[in-house]
Amino acid sequence: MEEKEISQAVIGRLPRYFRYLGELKDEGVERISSQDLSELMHVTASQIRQDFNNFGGFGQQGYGYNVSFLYDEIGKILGLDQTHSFIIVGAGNLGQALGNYMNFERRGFLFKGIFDQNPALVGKPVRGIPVRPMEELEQFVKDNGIEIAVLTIPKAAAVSVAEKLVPAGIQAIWNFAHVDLNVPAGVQVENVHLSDSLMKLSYNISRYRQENSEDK
Amino acid sequence: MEEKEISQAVIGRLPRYFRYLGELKDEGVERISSQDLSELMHVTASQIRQDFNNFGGFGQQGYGYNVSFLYDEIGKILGLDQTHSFIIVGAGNLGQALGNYMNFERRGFLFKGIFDQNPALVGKPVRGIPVRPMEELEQFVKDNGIEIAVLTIPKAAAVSVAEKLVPAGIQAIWNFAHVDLNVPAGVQVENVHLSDSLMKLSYNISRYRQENSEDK
DNA sequence: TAGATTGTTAATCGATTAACAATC
DNA sequence: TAGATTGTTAATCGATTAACAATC
Repeated sequence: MEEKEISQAVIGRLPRYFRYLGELKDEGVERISSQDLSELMHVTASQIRQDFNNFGGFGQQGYGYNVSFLYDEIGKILGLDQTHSFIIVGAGNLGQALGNYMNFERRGFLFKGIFDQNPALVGKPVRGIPVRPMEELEQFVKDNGIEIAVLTIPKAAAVSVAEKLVPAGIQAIWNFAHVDLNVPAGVQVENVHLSDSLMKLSYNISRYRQENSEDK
Repeated sequence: MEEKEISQAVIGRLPRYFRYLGELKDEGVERISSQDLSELMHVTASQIRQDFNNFGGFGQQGYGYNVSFLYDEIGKILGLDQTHSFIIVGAGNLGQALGNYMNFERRGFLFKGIFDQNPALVGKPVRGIPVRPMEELEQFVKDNGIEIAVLTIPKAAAVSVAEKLVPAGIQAIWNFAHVDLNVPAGVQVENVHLSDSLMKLSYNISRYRQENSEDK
C-alpha cells in the first residue's frame, strides 16, 4: 500500500509543466516529445521523463506524450479536478487583492469569505462578499467546511489565528504572514514570504555587481 | 579571484536566518550556538555551520555566534545595508497592494513609482505617488536609475514590458506575472507565481487525503 | 519493419549530515 | 586549564543526468 513518497522537488515542478502543457494545448499541439518539451522549458529531457514516471507511464514509445491527456493527468495529480473552498483572513491591501484575483476560480479555488478584526472594514464588500468580523471565523469554517485559509495578517496575529483554525477543521493554510506556523501533521502549510523573495533578489543584484567589478 | 559560487539553496535559507536572528536580537539575546539555533529553527546544526561558513567564519569556538554581529553580516550579504529603488508596473489590485505595503521600506526598498496602461488609473495616488502612464516607463527608469521593476501585469504584457525594461537599464525584475521571462544574464529575475504555490498546496491536500484513506 | 522515443537502470553530481580536530 | 563549540573534512544521502534496452 505504501506508495513511494514523491519529493517536493518534483511537486514544485508540476505547476510549471501544467502551465506549458496548457499553453501547448491552447495552441492546438497534439503531441510532444520529452526532447521538444525540454528545449521549450530549458530543463533536461531526462528530468521530464523521470518526473512524469513518478506517477506512471503517461507517454508512448516512439510517439511521445499526448499533450491534452498529460495536461489533464497533471491537473488531477495537483488536485485541480476538484474544487477547494477558501477564506481570506485579513482584509488589508493584500487580502483584498487576493480576494479580487479572479484566476484562482478558474482552477477550482472558490472564494467563500473574508475576515478582519477591524470594525471599520467589517461589512465592506470584497468581490461581492462582505468582510466578516473575526469572531465569526471558527464557526464559519466549521459550518461551511472550508478547506483553505489564506492568512494575510501581521505575524503576531497569524500564530494565534492558525491555532484557532486547526480545531475548526481547516485542512490547509496559505501563509503570507512572515512567521513560521506550527500546525499538526495533516494540516498543510504553504508559505509565501514576499520579503524573503525580495531579499533573494537583492542578494543576486549585489552578487552580480561584485562579480563584475572584480573581473575588471 | 574566482569566488566559489554559493548555491541558491543556501541563499534561499539566508532570509530565514536573518528573520530568526532579528527576533533573537529584539529579545536581547546576545549569543547563540548552532545547536540552539538548530532547535529553534528545526534544521540541523551542521547545516547552519556549513551555511554560515560559505561566507567566512562568523562564530567563535567555545562561544557560538554573536547574534547582533551575525544579523548584520547576513544583512550585508543580502545587500540590505544598501537601498534599492523599485517601481511597480501594473496598478491593479496586487500592484496597489504591494505599493501600499510599508515593510519593504524598512529593508531599504524604496517605492519610486507605479505605472499602468489604463487611463482610468493614471493619476490615482498609491501611497502618495500618482500612477503614471506606461508611455513614461522607460524614460522614468533611465532618469531615476531604477534598479528593480515589480511586474504585476497579465502575462501577455509581462514579456513585452520586460523587453522594454532591459535596455532602459533595469537590474532586476520581481515577476508576479505567470510567465517565464527571458532576459539577458545580468538582469536578475525572481518569480512569485502565486497560482503555482496554490497548486502545490492543493497537491498536498489531496495527497494527505489519499494516504489517510488508504491506511484504513 | 525501421525509426523514434519512452521507461528505467546506472552513473554522476551536489547537497546534507556526521564526525572530529582546531581553538577560543 | 577544561569545556564548549566552531570550522572543516569525510560520509551519506538524494536528486539530476546519462545511457540504453524495451516497445510502440
